[in-house]
Amino acid sequence: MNPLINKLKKYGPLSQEAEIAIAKRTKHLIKKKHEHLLKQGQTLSSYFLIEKGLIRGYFYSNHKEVNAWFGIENEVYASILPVYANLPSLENIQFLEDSIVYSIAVDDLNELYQLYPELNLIGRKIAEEVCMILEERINSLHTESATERYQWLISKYPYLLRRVSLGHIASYLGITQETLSRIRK
Amino acid sequence: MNPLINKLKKYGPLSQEAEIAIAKRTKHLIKKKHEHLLKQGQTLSSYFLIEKGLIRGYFYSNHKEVNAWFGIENEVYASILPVYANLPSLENIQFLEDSIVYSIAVDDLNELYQLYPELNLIGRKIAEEVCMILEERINSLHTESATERYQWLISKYPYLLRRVSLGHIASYLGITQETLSRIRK
DNA sequence: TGCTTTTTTTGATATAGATCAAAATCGGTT
DNA sequence: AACCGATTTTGATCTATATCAAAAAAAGCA
Repeated sequence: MNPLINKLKKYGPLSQEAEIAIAKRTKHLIKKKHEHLLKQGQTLSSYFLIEKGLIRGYFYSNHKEVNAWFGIENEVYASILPVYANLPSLENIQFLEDSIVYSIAVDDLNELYQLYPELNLIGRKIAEEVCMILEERINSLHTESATERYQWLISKYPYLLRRVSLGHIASYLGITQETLSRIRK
Repeated sequence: MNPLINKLKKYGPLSQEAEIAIAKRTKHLIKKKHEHLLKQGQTLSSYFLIEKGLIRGYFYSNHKEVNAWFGIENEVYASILPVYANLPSLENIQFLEDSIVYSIAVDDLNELYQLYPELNLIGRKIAEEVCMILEERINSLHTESATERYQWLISKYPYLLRRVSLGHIASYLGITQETLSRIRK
C-alpha cells in the first residue's frame, strides 16, 4: 500500500474499494532539486505526501518570492484552494532537494469524493488540521518578534537549519537575510 | 428553518432527517454586549451563526488581550480546535454588541457527524473555507505593512470602522492604538 | 585542486512602529 | 445640559528591523 493512503487512513476509515480506487489514481513522482510540483495558475496536485525530500510553498509579493511553508517527509499536504473551489493555485511548490512524492490530482480527488463519500470525513479532518496549523502561524506572525519566531521555528523544525538556506528561512519568517544572520548570534 | 441550517445547506446537501436532528440541537442565544459566548478552556460552541450583532475572538499574549478575528451577521463560524480534537478552546469569544446567535455545541456536533455522515461534506467545505480565510490573513501579516493591512481591512469590512473601537482594530492588526490613529490621517 | 557562484556575515545608516505621557474628544448617564 | 469615564489624538523619544554596500565564507563544479 502506498504511504499516502496509509497516512489518509490515520484520519478516518476507508473501505477496501475506496483504497483501491485511490491507489489507482495516486501518482508517484521522482523530482530533482529545483523542479516544481506546482506553479501558480495550475490545477494539478491536491493532496500529496513526500516520501523523501523537502519542498517549499511560495508566492510572489511585489515581484519577490516569499516562502509560505516548508514540507517534509511523511506528512500529508493539501493545496486547499484547488480542492475547495477547483480554482488554480495561487502558490508555487518547489523541491529543495531531490524528492519522491505521492500525489493525487484535483480532478481525481473530486471524483473520489463523489464515488466514496466516506472520504469526506478524512478530508474534513485534514482541513481541520490545516486550520490549526495556520492558526498557530497567524498567532506567531501576529504577536511574536522576529527572534521569537525564529526560535519557535528551529525548536519545532530543527532539520530546517541543516537542510534549508538562511535566505529561505528568513523569507518564511518575514524578515531579511541580514536580520536573520544577526539574530543567529 | 433556523438560519444556521439554512447556511449549512449552502455547503452541501442535507437529508430531511439530518435537518430535523440539527434543528433539535441548535441553541438560540440572546446575549448582551460584553458577555461571552466562549471562554478559554471551555468546550462549548463549535459551529455558530450570528443573526444579529457583532463578536470578537481573542486570546492572551503576554497578559494582554489580542484580537484574532471579528464575526458578523450571517456567516458560519467554527471553533476548529474543539471540533477537530475535542479539546478546550484556546480562545475567548465575546460580544461587542447585543447579539442573537444560533449555535451547535461540540458534543452535539460530534454526535451529528456520526448519525449523519453526509454532514462531513459540509464540515469539510467549511473547514476548507476557513483555511482560505486564514491563508489570506497569514499573507497579510507576512508581507504587508500596518498601513496596507488597515486599508485592506476597511475596504473589505467597512462596517468595522463604525461598529468597533479603534483599539480593537489596532489589536487585530497587530499594532498599537497610537500607530493606528496616525495611520488614519 | 582551484575557480566561480552562491550564501552568509558585517558595517553604516534609515525608517516603521513602539512606548510613555498628556491633552482632546466622544458617549453614555443622570 | 453637565458630568464622568472611555476612547482617540498628539508629541517626544526609543527600538527593532530594513536597506544598501561590501567583505568573508561556503558550496558547486571543471
